[in-house]
Amino acid sequence: MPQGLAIGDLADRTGLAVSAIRFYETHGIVKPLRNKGGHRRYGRSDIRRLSFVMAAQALGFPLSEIAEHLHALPDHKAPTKADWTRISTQFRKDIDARIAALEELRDKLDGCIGCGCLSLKSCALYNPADIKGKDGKGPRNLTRLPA
Amino acid sequence: MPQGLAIGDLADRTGLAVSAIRFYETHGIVKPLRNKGGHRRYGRSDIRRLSFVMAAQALGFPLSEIAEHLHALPDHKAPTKADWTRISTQFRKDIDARIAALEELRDKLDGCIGCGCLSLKSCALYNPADIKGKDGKGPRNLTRLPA
DNA sequence: GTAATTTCTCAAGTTAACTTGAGATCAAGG
DNA sequence: CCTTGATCTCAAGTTAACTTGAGAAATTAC
Repeated sequence: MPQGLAIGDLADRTGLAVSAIRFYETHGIVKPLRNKGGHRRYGRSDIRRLSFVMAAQALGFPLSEIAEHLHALPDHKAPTKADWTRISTQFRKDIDARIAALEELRDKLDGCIGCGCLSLKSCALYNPADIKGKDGKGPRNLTRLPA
Repeated sequence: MPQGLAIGDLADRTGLAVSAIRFYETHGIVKPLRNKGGHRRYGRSDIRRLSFVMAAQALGFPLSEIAEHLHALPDHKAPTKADWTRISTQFRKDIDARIAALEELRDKLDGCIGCGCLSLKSCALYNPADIKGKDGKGPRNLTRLPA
């Protein structure tokens, strides 16, 4: 009766690559224990952790932020219902904000379709202030909508 | 009376870096003409082109797809109202799809908050099939929600 | 007409998020 | 017990989207 899941099992359960799971570990997203031989052993709750990561990534959140969210969960004990509820609630807020931003853009675009983008002054797409996205070096992560 | 905008002017107008605009050129997003001295000269419509790029990027679309959209516009002639309307309309569809995907995820998450993620079988976050995102080498661009 | 900007090209560096490969060890089935 | 498959570590490669730097030529400003 092996203690916990092997990394390959976790990969199968989540659909992630084994290499990705190890990579996430270097970013503090999962913190598996080790067995006698040095192999990683995961708890069942890690499946949910990684599923959460995948969902958040699909929304465009960077790993660093996801990791922060997850810091609210206990490392090796199974998280309580309250733990997950707290995180899920915050996540929901982020989703709502994102939906709101998209709807705003959509509404502006509606005006744009009407005008055919020919009246520059009033065109939403023309106004760069609406889409600020410079705040770091390297590739700007524009996947996150302006708050 | 200089013919067209210099790259620096375009940078000022759009808020993009000069280097970024040159980079976009290598990806076929803008195709400036050259003056006697070999300097790039842009048309006014390139402001809108680039603004469109920024908006689409904020939504998480990869440059390659944005470039494809823009191929529907004429290279050196000012686009007609019909040209832009076609693109804007398509863009709007993409936004709607994205909003729908987010709303679906939000609804699932609502159920998840209720259950505290403790009943694995029925938890939306637990079901990896909901979030498929493997289709290439290199970093998986998970910024795009599943269609 | 000269100094200060801008722009040009091209190569190389950067960040995020992983993957791939090499060489070695651990684990599990027959 | 032995072989096959899973893991381990660590370094290096990959993609997207840009930025930075170097050296040179074109523009603009005074």
